[in-house]
Amino acid sequence: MTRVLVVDDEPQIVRALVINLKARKYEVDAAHDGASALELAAARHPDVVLLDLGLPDLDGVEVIRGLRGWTRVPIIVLSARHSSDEKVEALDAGADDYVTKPFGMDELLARMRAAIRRAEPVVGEDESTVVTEGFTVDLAAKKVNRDGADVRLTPTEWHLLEVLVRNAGRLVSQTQLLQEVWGPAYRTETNYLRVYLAQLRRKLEADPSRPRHFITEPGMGYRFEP
Amino acid sequence: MTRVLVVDDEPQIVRALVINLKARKYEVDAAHDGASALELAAARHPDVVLLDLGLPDLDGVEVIRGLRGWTRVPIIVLSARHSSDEKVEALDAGADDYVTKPFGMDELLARMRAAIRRAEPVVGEDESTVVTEGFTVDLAAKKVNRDGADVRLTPTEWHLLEVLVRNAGRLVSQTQLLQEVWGPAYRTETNYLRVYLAQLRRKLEADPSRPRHFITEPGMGYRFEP
DNA sequence: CGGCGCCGTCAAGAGCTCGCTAAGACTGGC
DNA sequence: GCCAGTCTTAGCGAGCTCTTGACGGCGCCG
Repeated sequence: MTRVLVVDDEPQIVRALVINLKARKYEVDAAHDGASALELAAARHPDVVLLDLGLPDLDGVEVIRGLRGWTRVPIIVLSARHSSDEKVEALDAGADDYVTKPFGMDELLARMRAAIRRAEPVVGEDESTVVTEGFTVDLAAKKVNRDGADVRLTPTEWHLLEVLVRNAGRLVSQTQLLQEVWGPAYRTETNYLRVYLAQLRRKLEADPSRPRHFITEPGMGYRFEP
Repeated sequence: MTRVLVVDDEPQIVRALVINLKARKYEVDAAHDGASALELAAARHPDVVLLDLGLPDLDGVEVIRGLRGWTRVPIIVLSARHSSDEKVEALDAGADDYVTKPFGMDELLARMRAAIRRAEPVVGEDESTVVTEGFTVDLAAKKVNRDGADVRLTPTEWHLLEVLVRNAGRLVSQTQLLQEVWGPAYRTETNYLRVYLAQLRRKLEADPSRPRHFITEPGMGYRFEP
């Protein structure tokens, strides 16, 4: 499911956007200021960001720079200001598109689709394969190879593996894993993690009872070691 | 040097754009109708296309489709029409941005920079024919050959095949396939995929019940293996 | 030493997705 | 207005995945 981060300080606009997006089967997060926008973007990894420029705490352009520091997620700026300078500044700071209010929902959705479509292939081109002694993970092709043969993973297994591999070497908390793979409502279902970690280890570890790559940090979370 | 293709049938607009772009050290080609636009794009491989929708010969959307058949070059549409439908249609056909006339040159340049910046990490590829043990796909000629004879595909079958072949080896999600072949409104009609994948397999696989090239990844999508 | 929390393992039913088929709706050409 | 080819839609069985609960082992702490 495609995830959208809506950033705007006017509640009624946020509400309108959220309702429209959810009706079209997007998953939506909302932030009402720049700080929480950056936080949410880091936590949820949205596929596209809709950003209002007139935020109470940070200048909108600062938010763009903050995001561009670590991600290429498409950013579509929503703004009431028509001034050409504003547009140029936002676009050069790293925004992908600039829509002036008031805008038609159809147009915004089309621009979102265009932005997401463009971003898709890019996702796959940044160091997309991870290699360990026992197996190889190709994030772009969504393939796992072990001893020359492809390993079949179920969607949930793959999703879990993806999150761990993207954070290779780092500890990922149980809450974070559950939230990314199963969604915010499952943050306490640690059962799932135990079951699926076991399956991943069975499929990928040389000795599943002695994991070398999928390491448990008791009481904290899991870590993938290349 | 960055190369720009300007497509517009009004000479004075073309002249204004050409002068402005050349002053900023862009290399500029110009076309005044759709046919020569497609020709020039193929011959010169521009880094970005500025496309007016009101052309004398082809509909602008046709030009977009023509380009998208073989390239991902950024396309910025310039149009005097403000209608939301036009924008949606152009964007969904594959345009990257839509600017309504009259526009500020600064803004257009900023949007060009944004479009080019996004396109940068493109890795060169132009393999227009793909060969497998059982059959051959010629993307440029839109032909499929099997055992020496051409295979007839319906438009929808071809479109689906094209998307899969373009992403050879990579997994393509159901949502992505539906969106590319049938359009954004059909993202949940997984029925269509099942029907058309079956037809493709029947026409191209040696043993349709045991596909070797059109592989299903349950719950995730489909993958074409050369 | 005993209790408690956390983790790994197993198994089974529910629920979903896929492949397949076939018939109706639609389109463009004649 | 008819016809052939194409697209849309529906329903079914088979197979697989997800979910869920229960149990035992291990280490930590009182």
